[in-house]
Amino acid sequence: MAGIEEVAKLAGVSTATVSRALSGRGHVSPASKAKVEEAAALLGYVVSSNASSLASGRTRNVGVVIPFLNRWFFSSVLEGAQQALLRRGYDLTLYNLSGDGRERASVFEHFLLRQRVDAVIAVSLELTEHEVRRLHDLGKPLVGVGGPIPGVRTLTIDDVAVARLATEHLLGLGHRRIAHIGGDLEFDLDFHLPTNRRLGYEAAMREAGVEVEPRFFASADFTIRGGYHAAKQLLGVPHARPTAIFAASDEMAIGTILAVRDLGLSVPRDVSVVGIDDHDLADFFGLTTVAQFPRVQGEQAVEVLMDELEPGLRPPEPEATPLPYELRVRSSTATPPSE
Amino acid sequence: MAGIEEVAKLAGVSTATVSRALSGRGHVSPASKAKVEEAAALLGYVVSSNASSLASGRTRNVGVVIPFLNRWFFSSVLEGAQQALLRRGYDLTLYNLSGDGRERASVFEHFLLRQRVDAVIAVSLELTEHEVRRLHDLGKPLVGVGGPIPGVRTLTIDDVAVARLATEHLLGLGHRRIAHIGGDLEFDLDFHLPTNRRLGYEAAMREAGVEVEPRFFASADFTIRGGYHAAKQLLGVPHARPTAIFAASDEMAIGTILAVRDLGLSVPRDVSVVGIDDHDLADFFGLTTVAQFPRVQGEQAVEVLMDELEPGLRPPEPEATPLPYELRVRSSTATPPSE
DNA sequence: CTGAAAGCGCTAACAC
DNA sequence: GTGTTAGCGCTTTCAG
Repeated sequence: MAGIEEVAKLAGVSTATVSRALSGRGHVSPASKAKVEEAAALLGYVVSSNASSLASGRTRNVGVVIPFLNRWFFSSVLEGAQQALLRRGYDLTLYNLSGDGRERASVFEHFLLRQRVDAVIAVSLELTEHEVRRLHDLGKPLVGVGGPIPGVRTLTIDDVAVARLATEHLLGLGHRRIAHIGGDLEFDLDFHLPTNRRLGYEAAMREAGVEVEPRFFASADFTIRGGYHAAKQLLGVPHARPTAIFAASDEMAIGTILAVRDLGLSVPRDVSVVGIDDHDLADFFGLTTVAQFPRVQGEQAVEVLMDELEPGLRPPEPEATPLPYELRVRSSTATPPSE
Repeated sequence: MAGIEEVAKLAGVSTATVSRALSGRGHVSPASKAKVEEAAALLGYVVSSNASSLASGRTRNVGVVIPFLNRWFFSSVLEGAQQALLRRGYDLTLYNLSGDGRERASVFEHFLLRQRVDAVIAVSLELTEHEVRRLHDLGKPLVGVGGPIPGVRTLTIDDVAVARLATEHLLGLGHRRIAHIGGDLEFDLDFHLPTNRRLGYEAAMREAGVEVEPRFFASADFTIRGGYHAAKQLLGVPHARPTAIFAASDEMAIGTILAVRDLGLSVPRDVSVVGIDDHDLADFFGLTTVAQFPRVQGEQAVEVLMDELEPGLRPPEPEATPLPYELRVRSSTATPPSE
């Protein structure tokens, strides 16, 4: 393993110049820079990140803490973050907090304390005040994605507004008996998305002067299967069944579509269905949905961190940046049946 | 940030003893050990991984290189690896090679060369001989999951045998017109799974004395949508349409089920469908499939690495360890229609 | 079983 | 613009 000294010798300069030339910090004459780069390439030299980190205090590594890997939203955020980091020469250390809660403490032991990372991205995870403070004391920037963390810069869509938009779309089509499939309460612990989406739904209903009926609400676990069963429940009533269902996620909406079919009904003739996400499968199922852009959220989280890590000129943005979303009308929604 | 020195002072021992007590390397009297641990806890001390790595040459970090994050197989492997590593106090640095191939070179620059990791897990990625050698020269253990890498310990199911099993299941039910949805050729570049599964299918057919008809083959991209379109193609012929379809993945099999329904046919009455994976959704769709266990594959990959990283007593296993798989019969397969 | 001390390979003042 | 040099915080011989 060639070291910096050998490169310096070969290039005919000092190790300090090599370091400067290769890291871009401080000024180096173009001539020296060229020599250094040539020498480094020749020897296949690359800095030892450990030595560099130890000496500089920077690791060029950010930690991503995330509760699921196998769900569309989460893997998309992760993908976006990974790519943005890679582009900037940063590594991504992954902490998947699925499984028991014991892991969580362990993770904080691990990497907060081992100083492996320069910054942390917390996805849909509500950190305790203690955890936040601990990071803060260490001077590690922290940014949240998808779940508001008190006192922390967070990227998240406005769940209330998104749900309202979806509901208003159905109301606009003339629907009045609109049911909602929300998230199980357990999903509300760490990120209040289920509650917020339900609030948006109820607000839109009330504003339109439509009563919110408890029998038009069901909860599920954000999966296709969960949505399927919830929808069957909602549609099972013989009379005055809902003419539309707004599901809090596309996967549940897809489950709903499958349930409608299995009930011998047709989407959108008998029942309109709308979701949230614009999941990979939404287009395939012709699902009308409110799109959000998790990849972009991951990328943007990285950008925010970079502003703090490598201070540029951009003005710091407000604490909770609202993210874009967009209604995508496909073939799962239509005017209600005329009865 | 408390350092090792402060801990040593508080515990009344030398830094060397603190190091030994906390790392478990070398012998320390129980008494000292207790004192050190108490002092460390009191000060909230945790070793700096950089300093430790620099001095010891070990990073307690492994790199995982993986082409997709948003596919069931891959996120499951990742999850398994992550958990197994966490348990052992290792970090996982993620390198997602989706996107352009440029990234790939960059990744090798990054972490091979920055010596960030002690070992590498390559998931469904065929490394070049050069890449393998480079890692080897650096003394970094490398283990593959899901795609055979020449000269490298690899965990993978026997794709030929798995496909044969799925096909034999259909043959055993009396099917003769069995179509196969395989992977696009582009997927074959990095891991030969599509080809191998097709070979297994053909072998089973021939052994049963059934001719393999080209019109009974279609390829897709391993997605539900891809499977759907491929299945429509296969089932579109007016006469002598296949009575069974074996898809090379569950997602394609699910697409097939949806296509069958849309064609006004019924699974399994008109068409039997079998897949490979035992995807989360397989049970929901009543899909008969050959289950594989990607989480376990991820965990096992870690185990293999640990044997090399922290040599224990276990005998090294053969280069290509066959992994378990298992036919799970559900409601998507039945005897063929009697015509 | 424990301590002293020499680095691990780089970066960042500081001088020039 | 470039060289000199003192660490970064730990691990690990080597003595004892």
